Amino acid sequence: MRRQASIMHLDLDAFFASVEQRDKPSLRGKPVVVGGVGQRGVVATASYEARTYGVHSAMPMHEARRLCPHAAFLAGRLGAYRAASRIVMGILEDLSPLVEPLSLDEAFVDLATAREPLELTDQGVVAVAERVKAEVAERTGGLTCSIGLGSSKFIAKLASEMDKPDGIHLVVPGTEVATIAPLSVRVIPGVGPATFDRLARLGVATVSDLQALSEHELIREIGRAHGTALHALAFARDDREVSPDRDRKSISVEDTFETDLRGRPEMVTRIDRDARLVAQRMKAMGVFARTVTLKVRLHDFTTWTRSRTLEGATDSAEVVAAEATDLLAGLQLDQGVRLLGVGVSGLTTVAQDRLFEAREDHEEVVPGGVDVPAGTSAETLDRRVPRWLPGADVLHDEMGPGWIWGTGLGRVTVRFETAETGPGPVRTYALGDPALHLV
DNA sequence: TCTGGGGTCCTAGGACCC
DNA sequence: TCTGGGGTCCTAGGACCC
Repeated sequence: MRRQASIMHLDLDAFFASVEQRDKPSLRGKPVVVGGVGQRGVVATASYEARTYGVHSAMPMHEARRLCPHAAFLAGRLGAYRAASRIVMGILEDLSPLVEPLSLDEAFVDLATAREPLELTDQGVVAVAERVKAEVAERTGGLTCSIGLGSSKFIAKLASEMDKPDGIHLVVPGTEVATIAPLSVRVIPGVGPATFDRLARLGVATVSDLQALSEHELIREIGRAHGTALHALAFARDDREVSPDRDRKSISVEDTFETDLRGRPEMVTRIDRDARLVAQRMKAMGVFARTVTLKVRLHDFTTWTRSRTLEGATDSAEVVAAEATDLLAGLQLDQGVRLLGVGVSGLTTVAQDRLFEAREDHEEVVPGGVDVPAGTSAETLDRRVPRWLPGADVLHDEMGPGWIWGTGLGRVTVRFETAETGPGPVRTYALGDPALHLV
């Protein structure tokens, strides 16, 4: 544990929804829900206005519609989120070389390694946070964020949740244990629903309850790694470093279908497509993989994974697809399949199977591949095929830029406005109108 | 009309080797 | 022809995070 609050955690407030409200003036101050707009979609981000109706992330979309039917339900625009994220990460990187993005909207910064020496006093770090917030707002067109400051990652992250949205919170060094003691054990990273239940059965509800357990007891109850980590965090002991570039361990693509798949041929088609997307990303990153994993979710939500490790590493879509298809062959799928996924792991930067492969790469390598930090929920929204989904950007030959308000009955309704215009007019067109283009 | 998609890390058992 | 540990690799599943 450091003696100064030299770790900063930044969290953009209701990120996806805020970007939408920035670019769609008619939605400012209104409930906005970004997520999967299909039958089986879930909420990625809800604006604070929508949260007052009980809408929150990971909630099934149909439930969000029930709770807040008048909200705007948007499919999301990954490109816009990525652009805003890049600006924010750039601001942080100007501050310190040690920036660890956790997703598009979150990052740790080590202020002790700042490029310009900083005054790491309580007032000093708060002043830095104020500067960062001002710069984020200015350079992103008004996005707000919450900043936490503390002596470790755990404490800094906790701090950022304590004054949200649009806040700065410092946990004064020396007060960490007193700060966390009365809180629920759920605030400790790594305590999810399952661990929470197990701890509850031991009579543990708060962090101070947890402190009363010996490390030995904890390990016996929840396992070696988890027990050791939790015992340390209960006393705010956390010496994890801010680490900017962590190597990616796996790449995967998966899809939940609007209706369950029943025919094997169609499943194989989906696997081929997913394998191609995985191979594209491998090629863009210059990596090869030794292990191929197939993921299958059945109608009743039973989830299976089947994996196979190859002799040598590959980046070939055909090889990945063939292995995944082979793994599918051994499964009982009569009840129907709601999800299929293809993943690779055991990544290396050298190919080992190339000598043995028939060397014909008739795959198109897509230039400028994806570059999304690990763990982001944004991939959900990325299929890189422009589609007429609610929220998508369009351009009309006469009306100029706008966004899709809704589609149906062969028509598309567009609102013409941008971040700069203020609320704009609504027009409806036939789908396929030559004057209207997806951007 | 329940329950996304992209990740990370851990555990446990079996195979295999020394 | 009984019984060792220790280590590594692989597979499957589960918890957790954003």
